[in-house]
Amino acid sequence: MARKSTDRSGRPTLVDVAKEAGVSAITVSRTIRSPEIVSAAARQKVEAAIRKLGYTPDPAASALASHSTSTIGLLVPSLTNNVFSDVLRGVYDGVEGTRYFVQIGNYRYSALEEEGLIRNFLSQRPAGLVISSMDQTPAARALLESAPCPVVQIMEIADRAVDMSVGFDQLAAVRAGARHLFDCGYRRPGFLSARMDPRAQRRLAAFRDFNEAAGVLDDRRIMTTPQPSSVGMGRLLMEQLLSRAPETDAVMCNNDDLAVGALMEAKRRNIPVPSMLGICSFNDIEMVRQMVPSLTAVASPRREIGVRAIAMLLAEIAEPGSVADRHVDLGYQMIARESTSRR
Amino acid sequence: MARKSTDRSGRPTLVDVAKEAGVSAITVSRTIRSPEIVSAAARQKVEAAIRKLGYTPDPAASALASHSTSTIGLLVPSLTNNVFSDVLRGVYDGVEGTRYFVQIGNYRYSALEEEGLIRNFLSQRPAGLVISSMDQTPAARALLESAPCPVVQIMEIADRAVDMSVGFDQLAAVRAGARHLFDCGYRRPGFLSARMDPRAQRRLAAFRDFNEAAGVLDDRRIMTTPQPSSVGMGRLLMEQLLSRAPETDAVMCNNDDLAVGALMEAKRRNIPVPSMLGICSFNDIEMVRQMVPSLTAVASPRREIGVRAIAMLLAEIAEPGSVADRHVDLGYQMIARESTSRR
DNA sequence: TTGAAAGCGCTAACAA
DNA sequence: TTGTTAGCGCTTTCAA
Repeated sequence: MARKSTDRSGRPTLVDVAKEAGVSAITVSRTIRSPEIVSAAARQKVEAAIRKLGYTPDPAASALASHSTSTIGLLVPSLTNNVFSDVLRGVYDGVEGTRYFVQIGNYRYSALEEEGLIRNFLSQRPAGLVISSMDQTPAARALLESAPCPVVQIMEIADRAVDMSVGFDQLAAVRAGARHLFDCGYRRPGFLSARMDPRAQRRLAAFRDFNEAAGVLDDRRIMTTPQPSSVGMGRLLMEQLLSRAPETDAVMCNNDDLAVGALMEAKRRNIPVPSMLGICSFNDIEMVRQMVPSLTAVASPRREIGVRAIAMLLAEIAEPGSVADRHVDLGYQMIARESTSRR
Repeated sequence: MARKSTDRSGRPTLVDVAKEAGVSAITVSRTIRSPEIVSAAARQKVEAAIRKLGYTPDPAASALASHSTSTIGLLVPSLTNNVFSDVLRGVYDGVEGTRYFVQIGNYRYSALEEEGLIRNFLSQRPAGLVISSMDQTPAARALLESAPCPVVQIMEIADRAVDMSVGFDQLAAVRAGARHLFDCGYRRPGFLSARMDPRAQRRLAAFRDFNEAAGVLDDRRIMTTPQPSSVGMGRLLMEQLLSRAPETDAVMCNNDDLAVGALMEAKRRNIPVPSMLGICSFNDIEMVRQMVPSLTAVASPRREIGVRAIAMLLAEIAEPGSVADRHVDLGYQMIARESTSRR
């Protein structure tokens, strides 16, 4: 008997705090969650007791009783991709100082794994979900549509978002890059892309469309691979491109890694950039502008996407339906640097 | 009344499954957690019922009743640092397919924030903890020492680890780099380091010790900054180094970003690498070997550290005290490439 | 503004 | 091998 409260693991409970403060357990609970509805006198007694006992709430008990946790689930397709490490940073900056935690799920560019992770997250009663794709399986979409928590889809702007979304117009961004190459006078542009997930496919399509309209499309200059993106892959694709289409005078790279690789391969072959070869990158991680020559890039607002996604989620958690702008376009930037400045 | 089970959110509970299968709740619980101790007949009925109802266990209830979760806490000092993104990848590869989840805490190179995160994680009854540093506050150390779960400290090998550790000998690794520069004939080596956390300080000390013994130390050639590491910072430090000590004929960089930056700065100034300037990097992320010229580096087993840390944790969770090698040295590799090959 | 009672959905401990 | 009983530590009613 008497194995009530302060016994197991010596950790104090709400009841211990209540006894110490001479109030009921629920008053302690309220003092923690919404201090404003508790009288100042009670609050002070409770706060003193909490401090004295070193009380920390048990999130499991809270989750069980309230049917919700402080966990925000974040689904990303990859952990190695630099793009997502910036988004991640934004997300963590966004939850900093709040009572929320982020749990990352990596679905490795597999829609099926993504579906499993969504199911899994949902069973944990998350406070909210951030999802990096628009291309779920029908089952996954159905799960999200009936999710008991807010959901933000990130990276793209799209009408097909389930609940909220924040990103930028990926296709317009690619077109801006293609147009930039054209405007710089390059007339035999190529395209390099790894990891051909649906988003990469769409970007390639946008590149083709623009160049076709401009009368400079040649599919021989489009080099892709399903393998992951890396600097080494950029070198390899560049090498293949140049052997297949030696006339190529510019490349649009679907990713910063590839662009750096393309630059290195050009350097190895003593092909002068930008005079003989123009290079335009996509995303614009820090290293890109430090290259010599510095690389022109279409910059994506990766960190901001993360920060904003969390802000939207938190607002919606605090007051469901309160977020007015449910689909936010953060824009992109065309940043011209040395790698395309022929004039 | 009758608001028992399948009502709130329509989600089925253990009791629903038990009724459907015609067994007791605890039998369902056992079927899920340790199927081998349940009769085949019961197991099949339960499994069918689970499938029929689409039952998913509630982790909060489980955590409350059992006093432990499936969460593995991972504390990292930074999310931008490439080094940790590889460790992260290893960690996620390690938990892949297990019932465990990873929750990342970013303490931003602050021992105080780290202490707060440890406290926070511990209040969530984690299954295990992975910590990226050896330099906790005394309070944080005390928390870890009395943690009710296994703890693995990663990156370094050190006798002062609280419970288990996996990493490599950081000081020997730096000495290997310094020796390599010396062996290549460089006699006026410099050192570049950003983010002077305790680990970076120790590596710098190792560099000084080696060069002092070799008779080639000059503190004017040591350039450091408390700011974060980046390619741009590498360029800046290199620039400062060259203007302060123009005689410098080699640099050991405390981080891959810095080494790439140093290479770019050399390129901009038309300083030939490796003939006039040798460069040795530390960690060896993919991009390093794709540079032109390729960069010599001391390679750290980052992904392996993550994988191994999880393996040790899981083994220890499954059977406390079962991990025999509690302090694992995964070694480093000195990889000579073009950036130091003068001969 | 405060409290009492009744669970949330699961598992530990014991008994059969 | 299976079941019964009694909570885990909190929050949700509802009442005062």
